[in-house]
Amino acid sequence: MEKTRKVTLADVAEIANVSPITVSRALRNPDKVSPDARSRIAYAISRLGYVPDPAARALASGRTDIVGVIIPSVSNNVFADVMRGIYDGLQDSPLGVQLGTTRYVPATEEQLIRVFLSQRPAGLIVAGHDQSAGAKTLLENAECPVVQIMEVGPPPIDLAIGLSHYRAAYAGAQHLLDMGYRAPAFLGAQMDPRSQRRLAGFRDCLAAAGMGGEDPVVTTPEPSSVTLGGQLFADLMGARPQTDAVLCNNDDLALGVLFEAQRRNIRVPGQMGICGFNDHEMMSAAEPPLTSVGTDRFEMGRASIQQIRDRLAGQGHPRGHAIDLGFRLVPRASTARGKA
Amino acid sequence: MEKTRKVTLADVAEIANVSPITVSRALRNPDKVSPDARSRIAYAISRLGYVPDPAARALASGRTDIVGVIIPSVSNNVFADVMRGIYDGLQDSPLGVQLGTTRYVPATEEQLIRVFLSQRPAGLIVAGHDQSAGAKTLLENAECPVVQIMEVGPPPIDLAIGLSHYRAAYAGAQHLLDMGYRAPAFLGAQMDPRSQRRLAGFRDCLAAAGMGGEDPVVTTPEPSSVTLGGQLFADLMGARPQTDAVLCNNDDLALGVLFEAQRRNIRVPGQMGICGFNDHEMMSAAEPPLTSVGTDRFEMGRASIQQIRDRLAGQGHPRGHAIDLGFRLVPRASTARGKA
DNA sequence: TTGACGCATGACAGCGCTGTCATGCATGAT
DNA sequence: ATCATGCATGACAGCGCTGTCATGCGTCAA
Repeated sequence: MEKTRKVTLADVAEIANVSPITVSRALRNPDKVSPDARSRIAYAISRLGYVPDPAARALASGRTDIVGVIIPSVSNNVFADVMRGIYDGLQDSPLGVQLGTTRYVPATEEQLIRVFLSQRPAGLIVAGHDQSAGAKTLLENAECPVVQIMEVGPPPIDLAIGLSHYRAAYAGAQHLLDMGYRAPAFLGAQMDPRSQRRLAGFRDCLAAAGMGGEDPVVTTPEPSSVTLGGQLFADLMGARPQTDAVLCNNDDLALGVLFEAQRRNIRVPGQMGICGFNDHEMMSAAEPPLTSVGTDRFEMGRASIQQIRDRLAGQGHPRGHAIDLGFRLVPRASTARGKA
Repeated sequence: MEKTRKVTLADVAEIANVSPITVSRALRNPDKVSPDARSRIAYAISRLGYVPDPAARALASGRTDIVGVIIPSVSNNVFADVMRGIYDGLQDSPLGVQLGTTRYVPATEEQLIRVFLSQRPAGLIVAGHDQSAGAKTLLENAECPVVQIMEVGPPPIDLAIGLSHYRAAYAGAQHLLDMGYRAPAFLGAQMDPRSQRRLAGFRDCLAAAGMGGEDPVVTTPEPSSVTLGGQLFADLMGARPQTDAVLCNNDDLALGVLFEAQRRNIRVPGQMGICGFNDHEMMSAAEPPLTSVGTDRFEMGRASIQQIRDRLAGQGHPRGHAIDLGFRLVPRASTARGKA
């Protein structure tokens, strides 16, 4: 009962009556091999159940078909949508994904980038543009496409796909003011750099409206959740009872606010306006439906892979190109004060 | 400006004044190298910024440090929790993850298993136990630990970690009956094999209670969502108005039911009991708080990695071992009829 | 007919690392 | 003093594949 030896290119070549190199070519550049040889090779491959060894290929060619994806955390459901987009974009491509999580620690991110780059990936996708100086240098010198997702703003290292979180939150805050709310507050969890910029957008909008005096903001570094939304809202109402609207850093916070408002018999939108962020599917299904600032997380993932595929095909955008996917304010009943 | 050549083991060896093989050993079995040599090597590595080439290592040793994870879809938020557990379990280990999605297509799953196995992974984690015959054969002959997660039931191929979805749903249905509901229904989306077994548990519970006549079930193959929960509930109430409770295949469906009930002024739990499945964090935060059959997705992921790590360390459970993580019924206001 | 050219194919070496076996040296028992 | 033992280290070959260059053959213009 000895171990079945691995099926190699050479085995296929022997059956197909060609040299190993021709089999290799048939796999990668079929048009450089005669149709006759190609069909014999195809037969041999299926008969033997041959699967190429990616390690050997990587070692010999100095490249892999792996795209490295570096995100802060898999718990954050924003990234779940992004990953969905990534896997969608991967359809019908030979590429695979290797995922790394930084846990919001810059040193971990830098180390992860170093490790991923040492594998000569086909591309690298990193979240945000707040990498450490060392990480930035590594990415600048990378020999593969690098896509910074989630956010656009400063000139990208290579490519960037995202939106301005500052502008999106500004628009959310402006919407609350436009609907007649006079004492809006900001609730934030998981205050990563993008959340910080959302907060800045909120603050600047209020300041522009001449409401810059106090700072009606309740935040926590804890990960966002529905439960936390309720708690933050309770804290807020304790500290600032006159609040008549909340801009939430995240949709699940907004949902938690809605439930807590129901518990306290606070009418939404009459006494309290609620606006979320991201426009997750559940927002339109809630009762009342919840206003949100919509972002296209799926497209961020899908497009980032597409950029990498385009680049590998010798096309695609040049270095320095940023794609702003924008945002869309989706007003719903939760901020329609008149209807209260 | 020529490309900086890759830093190799040999470069480190030269600086440290030892042979390449000793550096290799220092990296993998530090205790087999003298402390003196070890410290010289450590210095050389940090000075050169050396990172081992995993492809070369894989080719030479015939093993990789990659754990293959094969799940149906990344959109399903159940798997998001599992992935979180997996990454948690990976902490302080040299292992990495390669994720593949089957999109619920058995042939894709088999192909994915074949490809992953060809990379000689450190372990393989697959969702469920409904693999095709071909896939099963591949897994049985795999030379690495194989963990089937999500479900326990039939004897595992190697190891299994999960729960009985049949029993969990049976318990949920029984709870509805125990609380005095007399016309419970089942709502299901994304009817994968686990959902089918939950449905079977629901049906058998009703049959055991002498209510097996009709079949109050509304399902759809579409992915689960809050919106869909509302729609399925609307369909259900149209077709079977006497329904007084619903067992939902998934928590987001249950949330959708709650909102739809609110829209229709149906009192929960008085006129309608609602029970979800998985006990996602939001269930306790809802108003009223929603009953659910809790499962430990995080632990499934964490423990599956731990099993693989134990095996690699020469310990761990023997082949054929299954770990039933069970479930816990979490009764909340949404099924507390008396309080209505 | 001849030579230049393009196409399909092949030979060779080597990617960076590790498994296996061999070697040199200090130690302690005889 | 001699030899077996154990430890730290090293030499060698090769994992499976691909980059580079070379080869053989048929085709076409002159």
